[in-house]
Amino acid sequence: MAKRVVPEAARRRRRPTKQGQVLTHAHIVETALRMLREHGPAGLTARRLGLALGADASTVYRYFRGMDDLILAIADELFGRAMASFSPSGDWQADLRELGLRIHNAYLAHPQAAVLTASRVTGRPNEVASDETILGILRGAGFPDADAVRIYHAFIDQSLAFAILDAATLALPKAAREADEEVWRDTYARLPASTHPNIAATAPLLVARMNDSAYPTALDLLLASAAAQLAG
Amino acid sequence: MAKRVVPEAARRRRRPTKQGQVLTHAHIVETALRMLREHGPAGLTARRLGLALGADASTVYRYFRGMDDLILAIADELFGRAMASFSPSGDWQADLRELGLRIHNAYLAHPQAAVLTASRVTGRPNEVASDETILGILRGAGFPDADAVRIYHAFIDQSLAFAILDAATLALPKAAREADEEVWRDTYARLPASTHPNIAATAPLLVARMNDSAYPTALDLLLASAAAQLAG
DNA sequence: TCCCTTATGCCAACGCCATTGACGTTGTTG
DNA sequence: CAACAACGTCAATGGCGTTGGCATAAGGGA
Repeated sequence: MAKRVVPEAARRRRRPTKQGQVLTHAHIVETALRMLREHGPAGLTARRLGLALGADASTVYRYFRGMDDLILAIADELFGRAMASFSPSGDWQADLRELGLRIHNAYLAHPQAAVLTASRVTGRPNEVASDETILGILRGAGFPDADAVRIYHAFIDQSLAFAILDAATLALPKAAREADEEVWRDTYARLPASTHPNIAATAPLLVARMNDSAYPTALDLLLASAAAQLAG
Repeated sequence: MAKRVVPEAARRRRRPTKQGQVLTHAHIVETALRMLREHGPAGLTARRLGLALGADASTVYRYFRGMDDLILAIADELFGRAMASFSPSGDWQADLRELGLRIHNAYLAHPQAAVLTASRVTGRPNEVASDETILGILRGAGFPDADAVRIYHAFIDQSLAFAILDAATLALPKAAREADEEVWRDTYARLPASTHPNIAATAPLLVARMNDSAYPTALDLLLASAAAQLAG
């Protein structure tokens, strides 16, 4: 099977699409993000992406090995946006907090992408750069290498997983959110207080879940705990 | 459109499949879980499920509205297993810890299901029962209702989200894990130490990510923080 | 300037998927 | 024993990702 996908750097020749568009990896990722925003995770398909690009669906395969490859590229793009123009201040807690919030925000801006990429490890440049930066911050803070790794895994990995999952659940399309909420209300409303004495407290829980991000709180908590490990 | 799906309670008549199987919701969910374990998330399709059941694919639609409905049923089944025969001891921190670990374990046993259900809210009986139980524990511990809700959202929701995500990432099929690891090693090995001075520390990070669950640590941390809120 | 190579876009097709409506059949109820 | 409704199956629909073959245009070499 001949390789159909050529790395970005080697590309020199470009032919415009029948509709005059000139394609690039970046343009395709951008378009895919727009489609995700407008039509949800299920709305991103090769055919529709081709249509949105003014190209044939199969053209996408000249740029990405397949839809999964594209999805990982999207994830890495968001990491890249989060890391863009970040420079450490020297205060490691503040720096890690800043990075966590940046990643959270990047995914909040594209929650549909969060749904697709949660629990994925891309190994792509921007994610690697993020790992590199965070490890550097931890080591710069005085953690021995082994501790830096342990703390990264125990706290930072979790924090980032939270951030992405939080975005996925918090910012679903409004229609779905309301549908979910309706399901919940119906379900809870039917339950007799005799068997479910705590049902009354769930209404504000629903509201909180729909509207408040718990991530910043958890981030601070995890960072404080990491700091305690350094002190101890 | 006539409703094709009848609630479990109303079912009375059963006809065996051409191959002699008698179907139930429980049996279908069980079979789906087995398929997930054996063939991964993408291996669970209506057709293959029908085949595994010794029935036509469309038969599944007599029991579930669609594949998504089935997936939510799977999620609720795992919640049910986690909550099975749980009874609070009266020590609220120990009880919440126990519940967190139970849910974590239930999803660890079916990581493929975790991949499918992460970031979903089912509103189904077992999940509702879990909410009910947890709220009861918090209120029983002396938290006013508003605090119970806030703590639930800030700590418990995150803990459970991470339990599921942790299962999803930690226990992927071995092949995929090794593939991922290989990708990572390749990626990192290529990076010059000049631009990535912390690369050396990533090898143990990979090992930790692949093998160690960070969830119990995070769970304790979140619970300790909740306890501090009660004291303060 | 012209040609040749090759990346690229397009077309058509494959096999898979979820889902549905119609139909026959079976178990249950009265 | 008759009528009904639930159930399983069949066949079909429209969509999906993906691929091989083909036409074509861009860029380099002469």
